[in-house]
Amino acid sequence: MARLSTEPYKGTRDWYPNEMRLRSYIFRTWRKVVKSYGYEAYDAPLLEPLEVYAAKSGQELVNDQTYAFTDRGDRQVAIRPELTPSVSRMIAAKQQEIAMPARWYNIGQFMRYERPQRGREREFWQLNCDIFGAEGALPEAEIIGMGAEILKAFGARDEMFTIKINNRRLINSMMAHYLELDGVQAQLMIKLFDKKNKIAPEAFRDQAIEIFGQDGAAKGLQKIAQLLAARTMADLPEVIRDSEVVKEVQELFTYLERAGIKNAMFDITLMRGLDYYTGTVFEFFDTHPENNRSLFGGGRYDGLVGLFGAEPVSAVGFAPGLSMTELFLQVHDLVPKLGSTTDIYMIAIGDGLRGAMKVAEQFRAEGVNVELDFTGRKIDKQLKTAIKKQVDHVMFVGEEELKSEVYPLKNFETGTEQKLSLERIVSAIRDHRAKPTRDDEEFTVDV
RNA sequence: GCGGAUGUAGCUCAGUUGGUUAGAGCGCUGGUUUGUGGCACCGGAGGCCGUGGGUUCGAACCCCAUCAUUCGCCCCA
Repeated sequence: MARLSTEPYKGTRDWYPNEMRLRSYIFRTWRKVVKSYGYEAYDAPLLEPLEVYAAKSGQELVNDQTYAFTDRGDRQVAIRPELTPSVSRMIAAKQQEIAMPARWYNIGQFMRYERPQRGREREFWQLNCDIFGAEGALPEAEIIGMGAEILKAFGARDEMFTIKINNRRLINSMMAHYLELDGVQAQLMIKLFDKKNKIAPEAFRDQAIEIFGQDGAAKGLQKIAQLLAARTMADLPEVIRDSEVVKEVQELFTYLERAGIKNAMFDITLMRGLDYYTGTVFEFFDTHPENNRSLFGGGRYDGLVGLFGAEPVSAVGFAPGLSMTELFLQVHDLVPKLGSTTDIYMIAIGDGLRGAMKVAEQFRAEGVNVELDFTGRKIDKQLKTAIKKQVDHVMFVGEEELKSEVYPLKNFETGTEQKLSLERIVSAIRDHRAKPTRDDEEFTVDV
């Protein structure tokens, strides 16, 4: 029989304890920030009826990029490729009894059948954070502000990222009234704007001409040039500037300024491909030259909850991903040293094993995590094991210690060793734990 | 779905006018007289060179196919 491969399934990763430490650190940092704004955890099923996604995202996307199958009851289901439809369904189902505005978050796992590449995998994790039932620019400012707070909680500084902001209604108005495009042309132009930074200026111009058609091309290009030159709202052509939407955008920027956010800018070319956005759209970009890409984005989507036959409920949300966050932390050198969840690696010496087991129990009763090495190997081997596991403290228990009830506690970080009583060791461990780099949360369990 | 790059030890890689038992560093493991790691020294294990064909007296090396990884395009909920 052929040997089985040890490689994980395409587009997925194995999470060894070492990798889990970084993931846990990212999750708990997300959690800490959103909880501080009053967001509460929720969760949804891993599987949804396929049509939930089809209704929202279009048939092609669903066919090509979901893990879909027919269950034994002949139902078409899909592994969730995103959470927005699920949470919209949940809100719609109980909208009468949910306290609005509802601030909800989830950290979850998703799958999309895609070609893996840098920062994109088939199996991925992301934070979903939404506020339902709140109109106007305040919830938008809150969500964008939280995005910035999250990056700062990882140690990012303002110059490491920028926030681009645009508004869907402004885009529509621009396409229809300023550029004077019909529906089909507008769709094409939105796509073109969306990839403007990815293609050569000549290619952009040629494709724009194609959309305008021969007659309107010259005038159209001139108008686009004027749009692209706009750095603030004031630079926009009058037709657009006078619209009601502009006031909303300006209001949002005012709130952001008050919140101390300095790196937000208006960008008329920011599109966010999705159809369901109805107002503000935004996207966070990494400024690092080696990772010059979108980190995450979001916006207002007021129509989705209404798809489930309920009254429309306004919604603003965003979704940072794990992989992108990892890349961001790596290129900016923001990954902290992360140790084990184990507090003490206990080494039994001589005939001390039986006693060590008892002592370990005493520590555990105090909430200290103790791993007992019962192998009876030489001391240096046991020490090496402790180091390899990245446990910060090692403790020796032999007959002498059991008699005196004073144990040598070695701290690998400082290289020091002290003889301490059980109580003193417990308090030393508690002090040590207060450090933020310690991995103290497991997996995705959300409490 | 399309294009480029790369597959040699656990990891990072060396290894050409195709020639006998395939190498290094790190890691792993045993020891330097068993109550203290990181250093040093001495030993050891571990590879049918991604896989399958072909060319050749002879292939890690050349050719074809295939799979995988990776970067990009499309797409990105």
